Amino acid sequence: MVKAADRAKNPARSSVWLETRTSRSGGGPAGLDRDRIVAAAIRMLDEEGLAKLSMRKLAAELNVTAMSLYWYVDTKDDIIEYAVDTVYGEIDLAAVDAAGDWRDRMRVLALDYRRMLVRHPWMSPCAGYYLNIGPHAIAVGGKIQETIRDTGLPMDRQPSAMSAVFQFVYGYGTIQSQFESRAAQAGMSQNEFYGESIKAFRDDPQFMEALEPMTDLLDERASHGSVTEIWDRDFDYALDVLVAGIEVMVARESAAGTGT
Amino acid sequence: MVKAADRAKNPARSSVWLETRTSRSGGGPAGLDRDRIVAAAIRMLDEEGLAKLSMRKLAAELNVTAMSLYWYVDTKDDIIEYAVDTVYGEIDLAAVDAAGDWRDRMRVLALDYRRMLVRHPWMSPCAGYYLNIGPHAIAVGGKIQETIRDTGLPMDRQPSAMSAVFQFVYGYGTIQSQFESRAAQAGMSQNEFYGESIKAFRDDPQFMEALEPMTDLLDERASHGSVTEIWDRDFDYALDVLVAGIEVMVARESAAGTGT
DNA sequence: AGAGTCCTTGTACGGTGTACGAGACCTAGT
DNA sequence: ACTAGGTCTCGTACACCGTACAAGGACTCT
Repeated sequence: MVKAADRAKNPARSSVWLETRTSRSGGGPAGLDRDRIVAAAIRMLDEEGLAKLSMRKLAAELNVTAMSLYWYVDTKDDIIEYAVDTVYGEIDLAAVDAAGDWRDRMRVLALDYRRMLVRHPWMSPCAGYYLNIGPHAIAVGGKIQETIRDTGLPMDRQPSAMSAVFQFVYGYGTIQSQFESRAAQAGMSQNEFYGESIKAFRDDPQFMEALEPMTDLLDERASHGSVTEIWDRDFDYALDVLVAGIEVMVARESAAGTGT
Repeated sequence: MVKAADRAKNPARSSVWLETRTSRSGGGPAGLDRDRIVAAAIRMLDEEGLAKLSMRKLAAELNVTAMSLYWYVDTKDDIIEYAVDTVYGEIDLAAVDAAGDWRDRMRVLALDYRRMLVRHPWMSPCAGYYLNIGPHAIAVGGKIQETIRDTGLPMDRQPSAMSAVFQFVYGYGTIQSQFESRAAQAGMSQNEFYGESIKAFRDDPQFMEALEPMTDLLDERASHGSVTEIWDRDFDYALDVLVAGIEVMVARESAAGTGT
């Protein structure tokens, strides 16, 4: 029989989800449970960040020794992979179905996806690192696919359009959550942090050279409202661009299909 | 006077680039040098990945003790931040200028950016984690901005369009490099790895349910050519979508500008 | 009472980033 | 020539990390 530890040591093992899963539900004295472990991990990740999470601290949070966790999980990485998938589950897929046409549904999904990434700043690096093939991530993927299908694009173009939209959302969510958590870490409001960054740039001639064409814009933005509003407004407009682009491509494909 | 170590310990310190930099060029017996350290770090990161890089191993590579590195650098994180910026420097900005209109320039830049991310699989998580405000990253940002400016979009819309394009490139590069390095780690070709993943899905009823609408497509793709070609083709088409979207928005904005 | 299964723990190993202080070298000033 | 100070390297040490291993407690079944 292959032991759990051996499986985990296999360098070709790409994901927890590609293993035959054992439930190991917790009838033990500590009332432990993989769900409870993952939930605690998520809480700690949200509060302290990815770098600060350790098995010992996580165990302490659950009033247990570090090694107890290994009964439910093969490695620390597995906990994080479970956490990632659990957080994918926070995206409200029912709300997507409730929305109108594909444009609305895509918007609702994109907004909720981004909100999720920003709410959990550790998610972006993790989601970029692991194969996201847990049940919740797959469900989100399926919903994205469903949404794109209704655009009317030919099937072999749909994955490409999916990428255009949701890789953008991922990238955007990444830098936004990055920015926000840096600001929080520095103990500043987002507006303050933005202002300080601009000021630091302005003092450095090297930056000014490369960014010269941008400075007017940066100033204008700094004085123009809260940073949060700018994030929202830019995101919205980018989605407009994507919707418009898809519409054009649909028209083109159908024109090509009918022989011009 | 503020010592280097104290600066590094400051929790509000957001980036190496926001500090007054001391050059510390290496006239020492070991011929060390910050550039040499960073170059070695990049080589090791490319070969072994982010998780395997340690100060001791990096130092050994340079025939030096771990602590020697700290003369040139405050923390390990700083080395990585320098490495990230150095790799941004690999993007060929001159080639962008040589290309034709904004569509071509945007394409050239996007392709090279993606190539860079795929060539250095550790880049995506790192670029997502650090503020990318080193000189090379800023230069790339400036070039992106220059490119987008020529679309004719009003200035306050340009950052949004920049996001749409280059956050997409970042996201796309992230999953592609992720996929490729997983395949390599598993000792398979990309086609083999793709096939194995599909097979694993097919054996799991839970996956099949969520992905049911996609399976035909996945099969079609698996039989349709090399995975590498698919990556390229999808990326290209997504850029088409983005270009088309920007063109539409330009037309709309100018229509609105002239009062319809 | 004994055996077996499930869960938790203590201990220990080899690794990590890096603080601190002691040197080795070189260069400048007297 | 001799010293002083700056520049660079190293050895040691600390606290912490992920986790292998084996021993134990609790509970169930026979």
